[in-house]
Order: sequence, then C-alpha cells, then structure tokens
Amino acid sequence: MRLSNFFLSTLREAPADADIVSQKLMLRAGMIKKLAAGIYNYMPMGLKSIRKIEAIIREEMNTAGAVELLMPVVQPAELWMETGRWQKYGAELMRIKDRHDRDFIVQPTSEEAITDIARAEIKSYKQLPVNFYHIQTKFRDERRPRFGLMRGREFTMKDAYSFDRDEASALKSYDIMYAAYQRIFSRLGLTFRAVAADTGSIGGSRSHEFQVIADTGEDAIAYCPDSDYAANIELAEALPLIASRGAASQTMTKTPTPGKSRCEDVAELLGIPLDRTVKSIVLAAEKVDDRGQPAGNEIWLLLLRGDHDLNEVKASKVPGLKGFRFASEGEIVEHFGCKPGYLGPIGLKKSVKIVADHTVANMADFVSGANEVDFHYTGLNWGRDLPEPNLVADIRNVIAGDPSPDGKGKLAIQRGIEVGHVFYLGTTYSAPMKATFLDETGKPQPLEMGCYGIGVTRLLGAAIEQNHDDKGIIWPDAIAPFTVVICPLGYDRNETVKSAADNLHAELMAAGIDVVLDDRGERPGVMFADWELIGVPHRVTIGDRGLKEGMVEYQHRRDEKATPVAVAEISTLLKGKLKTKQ
RNA sequence: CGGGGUGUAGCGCAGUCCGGUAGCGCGCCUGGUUUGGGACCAGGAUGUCGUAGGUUCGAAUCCUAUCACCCCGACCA
Repeated sequence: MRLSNFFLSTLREAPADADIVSQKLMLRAGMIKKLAAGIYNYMPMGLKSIRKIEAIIREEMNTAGAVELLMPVVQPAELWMETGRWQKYGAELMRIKDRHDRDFIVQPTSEEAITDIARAEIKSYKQLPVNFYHIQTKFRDERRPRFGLMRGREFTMKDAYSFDRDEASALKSYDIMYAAYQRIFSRLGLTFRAVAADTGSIGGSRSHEFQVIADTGEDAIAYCPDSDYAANIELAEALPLIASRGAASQTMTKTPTPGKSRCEDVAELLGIPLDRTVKSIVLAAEKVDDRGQPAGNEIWLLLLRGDHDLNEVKASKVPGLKGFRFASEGEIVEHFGCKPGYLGPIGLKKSVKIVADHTVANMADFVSGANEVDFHYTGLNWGRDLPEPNLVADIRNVIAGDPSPDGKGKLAIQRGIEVGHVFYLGTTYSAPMKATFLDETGKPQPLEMGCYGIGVTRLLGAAIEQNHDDKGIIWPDAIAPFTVVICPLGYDRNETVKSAADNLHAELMAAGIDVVLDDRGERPGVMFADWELIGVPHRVTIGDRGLKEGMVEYQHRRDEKATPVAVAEISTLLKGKLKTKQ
C-alpha cells in the first residue's frame, strides 16, 4: 500500500478529553475519532487492525467447529420480555420504539435471539451439539462511558452460543471454547491469563475470564506462580491466615486514640502491627421473614483485619446479605451509638448481626473501636470479652503473599483487562423460552447452553495498554495496521532512493506482506515520529547514503537502534521474521 | 443517577474576576530556501466564543435556562 492511496491523520497533541493511554494513542494515531460519549468512528488505520483481530477470531472459531451467522442489532422487545430481561436489565439496555410505537431494543448481547433460532431449528438430539457465533455491533448505555474503547457504549463483540443435550456435553463444548480462546489470544500476540470468574447474576456453575495483563486493567487477578491457580480477585478464596485461635494474654482495656480513626493510625499510635487491629464495616440488607416476605432492614457488622479489604462479591454471598448496601450514618448511630471511625463489636446500642472474616475469628488480643469517639479497646478476645460472631465467612480480598487455595504456594496479584469470557449457562434461557429438542425416546428436553464472548474493539485498547512506550503504540505483528513500513529519505527528489523503495515495496506486496510505503517525501523526523506513534512493528529506512554502500536499515519498533542490512537481503530478512511469527 | 469541572479555529490553550467587538502555539494554504529525528523565511486562510433568552449604548466576559463533554463513586466484552 502506498500511503498516498491510504489515509493518515496524526495529531501531535491528544484531545483533552482522552483519559487513558490507549485512547490517547489511538486518537493521536488517527485510528479512532470520537463521535459522542462512548461512541467512536473507526478510521481506516484503526479498522485495519480490527479486521485482523476479527479474521483470527473467525479462523479459530471455525476450526473449533463453531458456525457463523449474523443476528440483528435491533431486536423486538417481546423476546426480551420472555426471559424477563426487558424488566431486569436496567438502564443499560437501550430501548427504542418504531413508527408504530412498538418496542425494540438495541442488542447488548444475543441470548434471546439465538435461543429463538434454536427453538425453531433444533428439533432433534441428532442436530447436537452445535455452536453458533457472530461478530456484531453491541450497545450498552453505560452510566459512565470511559477509557475509550475499553468501556464504550457502542462496541464490537464476538459472541458464541453452544447448544448441547446435557450438562456433560455442554461442559465439553465449554472446554472446546476455552481451548479456542487460548489459541486466539496467543495468535493475537498478547500476554494473557485465563482466570476463574464469578458467575454473577446469570447463575450457572462454570465461568472463566480471559484477562490481558496490563497495569492499567480494571480487574485484579490472583494467581499462583508455582501452580496453575488463577482467579479473579472477586472469586479468589482467602484461607484463614491463623490456623487456630491463640490464647488470651492481655486484658481488655479501653484506650484513648484521639483523632485516630483509621486502623493504620491506631496501629502506629499504639506501636503495634497493623495485623493486630480489626476494622468494622456496617452494611444494611433487606430482611426476609419465614414466608419470604420483606421484613424491613437488618444491620450487619462485618469484621476484617486492619490490613484487609472487604470483597463485596463475597459479602453478597453471605446468607442474608444478598443485595446489601452500606449503612447510612443514621443507621450506624442508631445501632452503635457512635459515628463511623470508632466502631466495634462491643457496647452496641441495638443488636446487629456480626460476621467475622476467617482470619479475624482466630485472632486473639486484638484491637477494635470502642463505639465511642476517640477510644479503642485493646486486648480483645472472643468468648471472653465478647460473644462468638454470628457467622464466620470469607469476606475479604486476598492480598499478595496469601496462601494459594490449591495449597501449592503463595498468591501474587496482577491487573488485567477482561477481553473474553466463557460461561456455562445451563437452561437459564432455554427453559423460559421453551427451547427443547427430542431425545432418543421422543421426549422433549431443554437445551443446555453456554455463551462465549470476546470484546473485539476492547482488544484493540487492551493490546495498546499492554504494548506501548512514550513514543506510541507497539503492535504485535498479528494485529498491526501495517506489518512493515518503508521510510524512504527523499522519495520525492532522489531517483535512486525512490526506485529502491518502489522495488522493495513491490517485492513485499508480492510476498503477501502488509507493507506501507511512506511516499510523502516528508523529512525523516516527521516520518519516524508518525510511524512510531502508529506502532508499525517493522521499519525499513532507505537513504541515499546507505544505498551508495548497497545498504538499507532495518529497525523493529522495540529496537533501540537501526541495523544495516544489504539491499539484496532485506526482503528475505523480513519474510523470515514474519514467517516465524505465524 | 449523585457530587465536582469544562465548553473560544482541525488539535492544545490564553482572554472571562474588572463588559469596548477575539488572540497564541501546533496544524493547514502559497512562494522560496532546506532535507538522516517533528526545518527556516515571507505571505495567507479559518471562529454562529456550545445553544437560547435576558441585562446593557455595547456581552466570549454579567444573569437565567438548556445542551454537550470530562473527572470521582455503584458494572462488564
């Protein structure tokens, strides 16, 4: 491709509203252009990368036995009413009306549409298993779109849906997708990790996320360097750090701690380690009576060690805490007789349910708030100074150094960007939509489903978050908008340079390499800066000076310096480098 | 949705407090000189000052409303 036949628009300064590095670089490189909050134009340079990502996904999906189809972006509301998601989905579901005042939605995902297809088309066990997928535009009306392509409102997603006759077979389909995802992200050239994930509101029993490792990721991943354990921190089990409760050696003492409301400050004031303190978190949850009827709010006190943090996903799994919220200050004062900052389990005004984290439950001689401003208790011991907690549960986030739940070492924490998710659904959609097939005995059975997503446009952002430097993007070969750029110095005024550049360009094109020839005749600094910003991984510089010695220069985007290469050898060198990558 | 902030040329910004009819850098156009890391000289084009209303002889500037966008908190590809 000659640059004069393509379209380039780079910016020296990023628009002020760009918030993260991948968005800034993509805007500056002219790959995307913002049209509205969370909605982007994909410019030619950006679309080239997207198409490459899609091609790899397609190939691997097809290889894994999935079948491509295409479902519409706009779908009738009736389908969504059948599964109840019309009511349940909330404001993120974009609802629209047609000219006849009929309700439609702009699809955020396609379980309903595919299940509708399945119930009409799949009649016999002989048609199973089958896996349909499409690559389609999605819309989720995010309350706050941000991070460029990472959390846009409109985005492209590959979503696949498997149909099986029973759970065992469905889990096999799941494993096939899991393996396909491993291949896809490997081929994309990204560093990633598959982690066990929370099954969330959908239910289901098995779920993994594929996380692109990047310090700027929104998710935290706990993994064990000595084993294959890896889980989203939402899910990662925190084992008790204290095997059994030690004996009490101190007496309970009310100690003044003026102005020290944070555990860190209290520990420092008292000259004790942070892991001797206990922090109090007050939640409120709807109480349900014996008949399952709402019976007002119930206040809960959650106790965590001072150096630990609450895991809200785990907390919501504690029986009675589903759908909890943080208690209001009014509720706190009503039950504790004290404002937040000095709360603790002793001296309550009104009874509350107390949940101790596994580790807290085994602590002895600990420190906690006295429910009186500027005072803490030290030397607290369960059973002696206060009753045993109502419940002991895993309610904290794991931290680096915690024992791995598989018992094979210590956990480390990394941040990641979720770019893929595989999910075993069971009959969550097939049951309400009555999608059944006939088994060998002629009896109708509900289809067992799985769903599998990959965020195509998010991948673009994730790849950049993982691969960039202060000059710009550094694309993996597989998804670079161009694989090779030829930068001729003086293309517009030096015949020798021009013909050498034209020849190399023609040769690489003939070899099927995605090469771009910068035929602008720009000064070298301008060319280099542009292509380093865009992030083309391989660059060949052709100058008059080198040509006199029969040499050109090769430089990888990650190389510090250019390497001289004989004119006769440059195309062989490039073909070799690109072949080994594929 | 709650809290905070910003809208001035393609991009980045000044001007707003203290009203007098819009400016800087980059980019863009023309000519010339340059040419191995974002060149230089000379000339030039570009604005409903987010929108609507109000106050005033006069509004980018003051007032009111409204819209858009961004940042901080509850979710997911």
